[in-house]
This record gives sequence, structure tokens and C-alpha cells, in this order.
Amino acid sequence: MPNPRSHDGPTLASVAQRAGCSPITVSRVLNSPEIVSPELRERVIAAAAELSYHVNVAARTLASIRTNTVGVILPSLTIHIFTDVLRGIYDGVRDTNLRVMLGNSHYDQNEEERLIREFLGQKPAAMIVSGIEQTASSRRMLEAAKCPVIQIMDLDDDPIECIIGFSHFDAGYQITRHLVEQGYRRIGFMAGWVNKRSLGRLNGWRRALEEAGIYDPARVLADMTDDRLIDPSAPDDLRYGDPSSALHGRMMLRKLLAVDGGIDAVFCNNDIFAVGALFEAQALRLRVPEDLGIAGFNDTDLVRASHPPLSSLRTPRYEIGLRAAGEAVCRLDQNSRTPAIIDLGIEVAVRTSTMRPQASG
Amino acid sequence: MPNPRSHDGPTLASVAQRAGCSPITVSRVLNSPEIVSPELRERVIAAAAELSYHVNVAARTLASIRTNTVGVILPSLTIHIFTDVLRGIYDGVRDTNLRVMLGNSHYDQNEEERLIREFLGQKPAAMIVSGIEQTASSRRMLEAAKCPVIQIMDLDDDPIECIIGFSHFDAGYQITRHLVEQGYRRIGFMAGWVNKRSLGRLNGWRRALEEAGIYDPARVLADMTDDRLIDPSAPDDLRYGDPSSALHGRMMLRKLLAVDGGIDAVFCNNDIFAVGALFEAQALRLRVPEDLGIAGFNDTDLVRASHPPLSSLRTPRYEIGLRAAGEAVCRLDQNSRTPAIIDLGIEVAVRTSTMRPQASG
DNA sequence: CTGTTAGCGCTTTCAC
DNA sequence: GTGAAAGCGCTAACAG
Repeated sequence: MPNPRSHDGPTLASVAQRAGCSPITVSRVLNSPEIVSPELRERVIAAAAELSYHVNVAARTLASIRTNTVGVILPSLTIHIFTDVLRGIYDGVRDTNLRVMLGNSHYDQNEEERLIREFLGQKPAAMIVSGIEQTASSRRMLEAAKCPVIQIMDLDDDPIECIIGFSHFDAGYQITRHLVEQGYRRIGFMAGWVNKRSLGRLNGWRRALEEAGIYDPARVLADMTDDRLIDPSAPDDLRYGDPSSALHGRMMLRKLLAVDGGIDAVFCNNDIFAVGALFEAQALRLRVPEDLGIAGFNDTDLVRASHPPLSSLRTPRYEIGLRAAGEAVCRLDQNSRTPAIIDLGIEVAVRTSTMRPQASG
Repeated sequence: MPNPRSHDGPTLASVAQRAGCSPITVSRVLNSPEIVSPELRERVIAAAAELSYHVNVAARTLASIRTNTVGVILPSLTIHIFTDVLRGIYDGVRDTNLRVMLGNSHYDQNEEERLIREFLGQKPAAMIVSGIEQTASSRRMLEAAKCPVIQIMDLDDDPIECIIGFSHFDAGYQITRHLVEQGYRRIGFMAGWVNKRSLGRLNGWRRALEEAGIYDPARVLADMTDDRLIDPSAPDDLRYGDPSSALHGRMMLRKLLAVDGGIDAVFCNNDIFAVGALFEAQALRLRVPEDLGIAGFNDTDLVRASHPPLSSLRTPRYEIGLRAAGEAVCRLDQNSRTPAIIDLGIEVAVRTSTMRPQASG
């Protein structure tokens, strides 16, 4: 007489019965096959296959101390930078027994805190969170968590445990240095709204200009937190979905030129803005790179294909995801929680859009 | 003496003890508050808050028949069309007790089958899968599944249960009709590689041209399955990550023009291709829309910002995700498995890139 | 409306 | 190398 609460599939016990052993042996074959005698092991594997047995994850989780779920919390599921990271994470756990539990914080620290609390409640195998801007309470929870915690996309002296990313300051500095070396002198910066990481880039931009003695604070367009609504006629999901829009880039270039018509180059906080700026330059009949140098950020596919191709700063997005998953796996294996700061580096990708004909600056 | 196997947090029992009632009452407050007397309920809620109690999902899952996890399997986590869908799904379950378990099939039906098997093994509350091209075995499993199954992104006479999408044939037909009405006569089609849905668009394109008596099979560039490698110098993750690249779009326009230099308009299988085609047209000094009309597909932010703005076909990606989640919730609530074919419709977004000056065709 | 009883399927601990 | 017993935290069923 079957129990109505029972799920229908085969259980450990039924496999055991068929293999002629006890349930615990089946469990061992599943979890540490090497400690079971080869002969018995084969029998169990055969029995499991015949029944097409599949573990009940909930039961396993309940009975064991730890789950095999890694919690991943990202600020956006649409912005290409994070979709690349996510792909890396998924690829990184592909051949392990780990699962991904994904949360979208919508760039909201309180939402992030809520998700962290919820995920931690499920005793994840590891946690991967984005950036270092967690609320105090989030940080406390993460520090108290009894699992590896990986922060990504940034670098910090004082990570919760392990942080994997690159220096946004260096990134901003290097791409701006490149512009300076090309002879551009009135170099603007455009960002939609500025989080900790964008601010790092902005500071790098500023430093490079200060060193060259050509810094002018008027040439920055950032912190437009209230200005994220970009196209009133757009459908809601597009209007609010992604604060990094090409239209926004066009608008910002226009504003920048209104402030200083003599701006000769612009560093855009992401490639989409840069492409927007390029389109605006075309509309204004500004020649790129002669009249205006344009540099993007992230080095996505788009900027390699534009006309002219845009210089950008290559960021190791996919690698960060992959490595984050790898670190989680490795920390789990070794049961270590060694602090680590992993800099995956960056690279300036120089293309036509910033190759200024060598007239005098 | 604490049990070493026990997880540290408070349990139902501890909340019950504090509230001075039995565990099952606490469980009821959590699951169907309305059947508990207000007074007791308040006490329980207070006790739970004081202990900062959080349910153990594994235990709940094990003890109940069904989980609150909806399995979502998407062919890509980077292509914008699916990231929009995913965002819709996440938003759709936001205020429910449902969780998302996400799988990436990498456009591989066998991988999809593997994921379906794995997810189904966990008795999900519902399944959301993309398209109607599942393997026979996948289809069988899904039909046998005792949970709502939602297919998305397409329409089909014979869905497993519920399908939410739009007609790709109509989409291709309508945008091509628009081009014909604008007076374009030699209209090409470009697609990187063709799945069932792209093929629908292609057939719509073909039909519209046949009706106008201007169909020429030479003007299609598709099924380039072996040609997805677009930029040998690109880093691996970018090279293989996303088959929809702007560079690919540039290359395809060039090929199309090589086949027929007189092509006067092109329908691109996605907006990224369309932007690539636009850049290539600029490089070739073709005027858009005078010399070449360009239409994209999906109506993403990018094509509204280009110069000139590109016509495209608006697809309800976000809405599909939202609705899929909604249907799952509703089917769960009503315990119904009524077949449904839900067409969320499309719309031609007409912009400058296809507004042909009214000379004679 | 509330409580009692009995598991859900697995793994841990400790014997053998 | 293998097994027996116990229990993870919760909820279904039924009783009161």
C-alpha cells in the first residue's frame, strides 16, 4: 500500500533491495564509491541504472550538513557584463556536483541583503556576490556564514574572504593614459550613474588627466541617478530595465559638448554608451577619431564591429565567473577559507576610434 | 546537548516552544495563516521574528509533495532575448514563494534533455522551457511530469500543455511587408544559423516576397552553422559565447552584396546583426535608407539609438517571461493543466532606416 | 481552530 | 568493508 505522501520514483531503499544490500551502501556508492568493494559497487550501480534512480536532493540536503548549492547574487541579469560573469560561473560548475541558485538584486542593496539572508538560510555550499558595497548587515551575515564567500568584479584590501576582479582605478587610468598619449587634451568622462566601481574608473580617469595637467572637472558627466529614464516612449521593461542604454550615451555626449564644445575625446563608462556616443558623433558630423576620440569599457563584441571600431578596455568578465566558481570548488575541496585577492587584470584594446592623426595636440 | 548534525538556526519546534503552541501551528501560520486564530498567529509571528527564524527549505520539500522551485531551461544566458525573458520570469515570481532553478542548455538539445531529467528529478513546482524543439525523450518526460509545463518563445498547435510566444512567421512576414510597402524590391535576409524560430521568420520573409512577386532565393544568408566563428583574434569566451555578433552582421551584409550587388534592403535576424549591417553600410558609403533599407529584429534599445535609427520588430520578450511565471503560478493555484496557446503579439517599429524616399521602386 | 502521530529519503554515528 | 539505528526539520492525515 503506497504512502500517498511519498514521491513516486525509486528510493535508495529500493535500489538497495534490488542490489541486495543495505541503503547505506547505496549511499556510499553515490558519495564515496572508493570505499565500497568493486563487486558490490557494480551491483549497486547496475541496480540504480535499471531503476533509473535519481537522488532526492531535498532528503540529501536535510540529512547532511551542507548542500551542493552555490548562491549567486548579481545586480542585473541583463547587463552584458553580468551575463558574461554568469556564463562563466555556470561553465565553472558544469562538471561538478554543484548547482547554482541565482538572485537578482536589481542594484538594490536592501534587496541584496534580503537575498543573502534567504540564501544563507539554505546553508549554501558557497556564496558568490558582486562588489564590495554590501550593507553592514549583509557583510556581517556573510562573515558569519560557514561557507566560502567569493566577492567578484572588484578588488579590495579587506575582502570578506576571497575577492576576484580587477582594479577599476587602473582601468580608468590606463585607457585615459592611452587617450593622452594619442594627443587628446580635452578628455571627457561619461557615466550614467556611478556605483563604487564606476567611481574607481572615474578616479583613474581623473588621475591620468591630473598627471598630464589637463584635468577639468567640468568634463565629467556622472551620478545622474535621477536621470535614468531615457526614452519616455519606450515600453516599461526597456525603459527601466537597463540603465546602460545607447540612447543615454547619445544624450550624454550631447550634454558634454554643450558644457564644453571643445572636448576632443571621451571615455565612456561602458561600450553601449560608447556606441551611442559614436552614433551621436555621426549625427553631429564629427569625425572619429579626428574630431573626437571615443573609448568604451568592457571590450564587448559590438565595439569591434563598429565603424570605426572603438577602442575599449578589455575586462575579464567571463574569467571572473569561471574563476569564482573554481575558487568555490577548490575551497570546498580543501575546506580552506584562506583570504585571497585575485587580480585578473585588464588590457587596453586600441582601435581606430582613438588613433589620432599625429598633428600637434 | 546539541546534536552535531543539526544546523544551528532556530527550528519550527523552537518557535513553537517560544510561542507556547505546537510545531504544526507554526507551520500553519507560515503556510496558511488564515486558518489560525489571529491571536495565536500574532504570537507565532512575534516568536519567529524574535528568533529570526527561517524555514528550512529542504525539510519542507522533503515533507511536502511538491517543491516551490520552478525549473527554467534557456538556450543561452547571454543573448539579450533570453536575458529579457529571464528578467521577466524573475519579476514574475518575485512576490510569490516560488524560486527559480536555472539551466543553460547552450542551444544543445541533449544538454537540454540532461537538464530536464535532472530538474524533473527534483519534482519542480513547474517547468519553463524554451521552444518546441525538444528531443522525443525530453518531450516524453515533460508530458509525464506532474507539474505545469510552459513552453515559451514560439507558438505551436500541439504544445505539451501551455505555450507562450508569438508567431515567428508573422513576424518575418510583417517586417518584410513593411519593406515591400516602402518600395524596396531586392530584399535580402540574413541569419547566422537557423533554428526552428529563425526558420519561421525566414519563411515569413519568403512569403511576403512571393506575394509581391519579388522572391529570389539567392538573397538569403542563413544556416551558416559552420560559420559561427567570427573573429579569430577574439578571446575564446567572446568567440564562442554569442553567435549573434555585430561583426557577423557586417560580414553577412558583405557576402549578400557579393551575391547580388543590387540588393536594396535587408531584414536581419536580430538587432545586433542589423547594427553590424549598418556599420558595414557606413563603411561602404551606402546611404541608409536611400541605398539600403535595414530592418532588425527584437527592437532592442540599440536600434532606437543608432544613426539612423533602425526599424525593427518588437517582440514581447520580457512579457513572455512575466506571463510564463504568471501561468505557472496560476496553474499551481488552480491545480489546472488546461492546454493553452498564448500569442503575445508583435509590432513593427518603423524608423528612419526603412523610410525610403518615395521614388519609384 | 489546534494537537498528535508518523513519516518524507537520506546520511551520520557507531558497531561489527 | 558493511550494517543498524537514529534523526535532519518539516508537513499530511486524522482526531479532538
